[in-house]
This record gives sequence, structure tokens and C-alpha cells, in this order.
Amino acid sequence: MNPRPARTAVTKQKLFDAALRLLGERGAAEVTVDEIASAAGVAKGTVYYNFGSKDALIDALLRHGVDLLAQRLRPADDTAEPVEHLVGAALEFFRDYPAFGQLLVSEMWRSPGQWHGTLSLLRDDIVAIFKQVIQRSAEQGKLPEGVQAGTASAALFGTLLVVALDWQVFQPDRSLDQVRDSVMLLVRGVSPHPR
Amino acid sequence: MNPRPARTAVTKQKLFDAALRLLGERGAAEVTVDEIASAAGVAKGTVYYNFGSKDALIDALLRHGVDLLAQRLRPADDTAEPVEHLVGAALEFFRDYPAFGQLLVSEMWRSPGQWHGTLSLLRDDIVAIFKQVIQRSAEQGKLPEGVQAGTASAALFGTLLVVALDWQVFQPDRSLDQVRDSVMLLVRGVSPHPR
Amino acid sequence: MNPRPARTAVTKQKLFDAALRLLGERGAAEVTVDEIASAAGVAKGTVYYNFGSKDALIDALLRHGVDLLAQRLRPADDTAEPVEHLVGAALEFFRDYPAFGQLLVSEMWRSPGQWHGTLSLLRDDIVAIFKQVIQRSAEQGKLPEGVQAGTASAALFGTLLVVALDWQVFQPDRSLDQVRDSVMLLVRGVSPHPR
Amino acid sequence: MNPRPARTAVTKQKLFDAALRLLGERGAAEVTVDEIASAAGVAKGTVYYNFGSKDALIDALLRHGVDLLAQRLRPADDTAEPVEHLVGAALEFFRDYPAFGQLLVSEMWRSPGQWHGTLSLLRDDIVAIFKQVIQRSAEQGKLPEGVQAGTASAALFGTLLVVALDWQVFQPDRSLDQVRDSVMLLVRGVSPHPR
DNA sequence: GATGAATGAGCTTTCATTCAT
DNA sequence: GATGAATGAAAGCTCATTCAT
Repeated sequence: MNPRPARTAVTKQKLFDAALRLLGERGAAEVTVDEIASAAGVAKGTVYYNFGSKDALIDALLRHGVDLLAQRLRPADDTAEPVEHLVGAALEFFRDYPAFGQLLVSEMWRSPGQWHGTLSLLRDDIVAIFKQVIQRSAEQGKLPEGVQAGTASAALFGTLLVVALDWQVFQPDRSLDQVRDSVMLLVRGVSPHPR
Repeated sequence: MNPRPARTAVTKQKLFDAALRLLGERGAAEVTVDEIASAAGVAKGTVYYNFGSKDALIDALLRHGVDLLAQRLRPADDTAEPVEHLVGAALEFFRDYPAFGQLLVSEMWRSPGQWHGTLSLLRDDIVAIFKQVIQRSAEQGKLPEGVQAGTASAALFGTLLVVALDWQVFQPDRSLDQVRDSVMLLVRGVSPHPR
Repeated sequence: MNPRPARTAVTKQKLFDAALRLLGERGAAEVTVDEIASAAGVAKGTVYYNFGSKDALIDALLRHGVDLLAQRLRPADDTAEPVEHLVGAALEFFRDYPAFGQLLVSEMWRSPGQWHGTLSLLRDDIVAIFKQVIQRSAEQGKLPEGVQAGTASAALFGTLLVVALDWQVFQPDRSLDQVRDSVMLLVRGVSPHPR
Repeated sequence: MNPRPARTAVTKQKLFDAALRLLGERGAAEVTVDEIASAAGVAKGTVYYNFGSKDALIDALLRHGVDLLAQRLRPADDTAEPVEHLVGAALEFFRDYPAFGQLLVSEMWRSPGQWHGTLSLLRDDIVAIFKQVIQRSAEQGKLPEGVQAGTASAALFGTLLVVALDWQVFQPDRSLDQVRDSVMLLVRGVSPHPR
């Protein structure tokens, strides 16, 4: 956006990049501000000058990451297979930012956690996009009776998160297409509906 | 078994119980050994006498918890609906030990993590049980073509984990039956198979 | 002495042996009671049953060791070369109990030390023996004028301690005879007296 | 040299001074980092910021102290009585830093000790200076036949260490001159050479 | 006589945060 | 804007000591 990014913007980006990698790998509590600063190539004081505190840095990072994810997920009006698009886009995002998935999953359900508040809100943003897509499917009769769009959205998001992490950690040599196809098969039902 | 459990066994159990609750609620790094000890009603030194280190305590706890889960999951030979049993048993377990699910999910995919090695092994134990059940379904023709039992097992386990946590954290007033039914609907397919 | 050494005496000896080795190698503060007990093949409580405290064990050990040394140093009435006997006997002792020399040297001059009181007394016992021998030499005119027997005794004891340790640690392949001869040469004067 | 010593250099010096005194008085294991920091007038964290660990502080201290000693010992080219200079300079040093002698003597011969490696090297530096002086004496025929300069150097250094400590601890009211004269008498021979 | 599980004061070390430069 | 030396509260861990068995 900004054609001449202020020095600050550059510094913040360097800190984001470094923090994302380290926090994803080892968890928020296991990473020190010293490490983040030195991985970003700046002095420790700079973290505090730019973000105020370690928590605020992580908070900003989570918001930034979820924004990126939401951008990628939002389907165009004419997307042919919206569910498939969702699955593909989510997997793509977690492939590009594997650390972010690890960060999300380890903070999302920590009820009295530092970032539980922030994450609840962010999660709602994401789930809302899923819900919108799934509801459209339902209107077209593609959803089995009895399945609530809200529940299904939350579950699908969680499943994608977990599948993406499993892919990165335990089966890194599978291709995006393979994983997306597996998920689509699952989405279409592991166990058949009783007739 | 042992009618007169050694003093040390009682102490270890008290520490397990206290640690399981605290670590799940707040994450391994957020809980101090002091807190665990005092929640267990023993002195701090007792933790070190019995487990050697905080990490070793957590390691032992993860193994213990996964053993419990595996016991509950294993179906009897004559279980009528094995997949349904799996889903119900897993949800029951995470309802009974909500803390454990949080601990699992925040450590499972941390690739260079402290407990990644331990958890990889434990994950394999659980997934193997899922696979066995799903394979039996497949033999009965209940599995859609193209779905690999391995992939499906891992994904189903992850999904259950995520759904159980979502249930505990974001929708604690839903009943086990409601949640199990939702999952079963999902398992049978959110998006119908193309005919 | 006691033909049927009580169990206690055996246990105490095992503890002495283990403690002497460990304390010499690493210093009193670096060795734990656990280590001493387990090196002696007894339980930790046994140390306290027999000695009351770690300090008391070390105290007893120092007294015992100095007694042994004093026994070896004391010359017979008809010893031909008493100074040479002293040097030889001291070196022999420190060769047999190298750990004891290390223990002595690291505690002897620690002025507010735990065992400074005990060691001051013990040192006096040893220095008195040296003094007796040197004084006899002086009466035979073998001592240069101006040398005080007290100073000389203390210095000779210290020198022997240091030389014995240097021998054990930095030149362990020299023989006792070689070392004794070196010391005797030194004792007879590195720098000749001005005539 | 540096007219405006960096803040860190000043802090390190304060820590050296405080540590030297306390460690010598009570031994490395008996002194806490808290004590060192507060004696130096800085916070505990500052010790770790500047030295990394307690062991590293002691290591640095040993190197620093030995450097000081070596500087003092090295004779000018025209020193009239080099052996006497050596004796005087060493005693002076240990009078000025009584703590350092205690530290040296209690760590020097601890073979698997924490600082044995460091101290072996440092000892070699010092002994080399002694050797140089004694060899010069030997060339002038001042050394009795059969005495090896290496052995004599090591022994003389050890003796000076021990004498200086004995002086500080057991006879603190003797003057430097008195002690130096006693040592010189000893050096010239306690026991006369056989004619 | 001997044991070893349990204790808790006190240690070393870490690290988010501050602030003078 | 940025720095990094300094801080001190709080953490993990050690270990001499106790005591019920």
C-alpha cells in the first residue's frame, strides 16, 4: 500500500516474520523477546518501542495472521465449488504459514489464556466465512438434514486446522492436491448415511 | 492390583491428578511446579523426588493420559456400531479430562517440541485403534471408495479432538448426545457424494 | 582392635572410604550426602544415624585422617635421618590417601570455614611433630642460623602437602623416591647461603 | 587505556572486586550470586548479563587474578636478586589479595574440578616465570647439583602459596619483611648439604 | 541399626521490562 | 527510532535434614 514504507513498517514486518516462525515452532511461552529481536536483527528495545510488550506483539501477530487467512478464504461471488475452494484455500494458507497453524491451535482453546479473548473474536470471523459458504450449500439441498450450519462450520474449520498440521508434521511429502482430495472425500462422508 | 499401594504410588497419583488439571487449563509453560505441588498437597521437592524434573512429569502425564484414552477407545469384539462407539468414547474421555485435550492439542504438532517424540508415538497408538475400526467398516463396504483408512483415521481423531475442545470451551451447555449426533452427521458427510 | 567389629564400625568405615574419595575429588561443598551414601552402599538415613550431620561426618573424617598421618610421621627414637623420614612418611601418606591431601588443602586456610577450628587444632598436632624433629636438627647445628623452628615446621609441612599434590595431579608417573629426593635437595637449599 | 570505560567494563570490575573478596574468604561453593551482586552494588541479573553464569564469573576471575600475579612476578632485566624479588613479589600479591590465594589453593589440585583445566594453564604461566629466574640462577652456579629447575619452580611456587596463606590465617601480625626473610632462609636450606 | 520418601529453605538461572543514551 | 546494559520478580531445581517404618 504505502509506496515508501516508513522505517517503522519495515522493522515491524521483520519482527512479525521472526516472531511467527519462532512462536509457531516453540509456543508463545517458550520464546524469549531476546530471541525474537535477534532473529529479526534488531535490538531488544526495538520490540518494546514498536509493540509495547511481548503480549501485544503476539496479539498483533494473531490479528494480522487471521486477516490474511480471511482474505484468502473469502470466495468470489462466482466461485463454482465454494466448499472445495474453502478447503483448498485454508490448506494453502497453512502450507504457506505452517507456524501460524501451530500458534493458533495451541492458543485457541486455552480458556483462561492470554489471548483467548482475541482469538475468540478472530475465530468468529473465520467461522462466519465458513458458515456463509455452508449455508449456501444447504440452500441448494446439499447438506444432510439435521446438520446445523454453525456446528458444521466450526467443525470443518477445526478439521482443516488439524489436517493441515498433520500434513506438515507427519506427512510433509504429500502434495496439496492429495491432501485436499482426502479432505473432500471425508467431507463427503466417512460413514455412509443410513438409508 | 497391589492391595497396599506404596506411599510413592499414592503421591504420584496425587501429582498426576493435580498436574493434569492445571496443565490442561493453562498450558505446560504457564504452570509452575510450586502450583502443581501445592495443588497435590505435597511439597515441591516431592515432585522432583518422584519425577526428576517438570518435563519428566509432563512426559509421564502424557503417557498416562493416552493409556487411559486408548483403554476407553478399544471396542469390544461385538460392538454393534464401532465408529459410533469410537466417537462417543472419545468425546466422553475429553469431557472427563478436558484439560488433557488442551494439553495434547498444544503439544502434538510442535515439531521440535519437548514432547514431540513422546507424542508421535502416543498418537500412533490412538490412530491405530481408529484405523482398525475404520478398516473393519471398509470391509463391510461402508467406506466411500478412495478414502484411505490411514488418512481417515488421523483426520477423524483430529476432528474429534477439535470438536471436543470447541464443545468444552465455546458451547459447554450442549449435552454429550447432542455433540455425538452432530459428529456422526458430519462423519456421514457434510457434502453429499456426487452420484 | 575389636575382634568382632560391630555392624556400626563396618558401616562407618564404608562411609569414611566413600566420603574420603568423593570429598577429596570435588570438595566438601560439591558432594551430596546422597552421593556419599550411595557410594558407600548404604541408605541416606544411615549417614545421619551414624554421624548426625554431613558436617559431623567430615569433621570425623578430618580427625581420623590426621590421626593416621600423625601415626606415620612420628619417628622412632633411633631414626637415623629424622627429616628424611618425615618427608618420606608424609609423601607416602599422601600417595596412599591422595583425596585427603586435596581435602586438607582446600579447607585448611578458609578462615571462617566450617572446619577451620577443627583443622587449626589438627594442624598444630602435625606441625608439633615437625617442630620436634627440626628442633633436634637445630641442636645438632644442622639448621642455618636465624631459622625459627616454628616457621620452618609450618613451611615444611605446607611444602610437602603442595609437592605431594603436584606429584599426584601433574606428574603422577614419578616415583616416590624421585619425589623424595627432589624435596630433600630443596630442603637443603635452592639458593646457597652467602658465606 | 580507554579514557571512557564502557559502562559494562566498570560493572565487570565491580563484580571482580566483590567476587574476589568473597570467594577467597569462603570458597566458591559457599558464596551465593546474590551476595556477590549485592557486594558489588548491582542487581543479581547483572552478574548473568555480564558473565553468563556463576562458573564463568569464577573462571574469568581466576584468569584475571593470575594475570595480575604474573605481571608482578616478571622481573626487570636488571633485577639484582631475582629469586628474592620473586619471593617478595609473590608474598606482596597474596597480602594484597589474600582471598585469591585461598581460591587458588582450593581449586588447583582438584583433578576433575570445574576449573582444573583453566588453572593448569594458569599455573604453567606462573611456574614458567619461576623457572626462568631459577634457571638463570643455575647458570650462575647458584643451584645445588641435581636440582631440576622445573621441580624447584613448582615447589617454590607452592611453598610461597602455602606460606602466604599460613601468614594471613595463623600469623597475621608478622610483617612482609619478616615472612620474606623466613622464606629466604628456608630457600637457602633447612637442612645443610652433606659435605 | 537402617531405610528412603518426603520436606522446604535456599540456590542458580531466566527473562519481560525499563531507561539513559 | 533504536539501542542494550541493567533490573528483580519469579521460575526450576538441589540437597541437608527428618521421621515413620
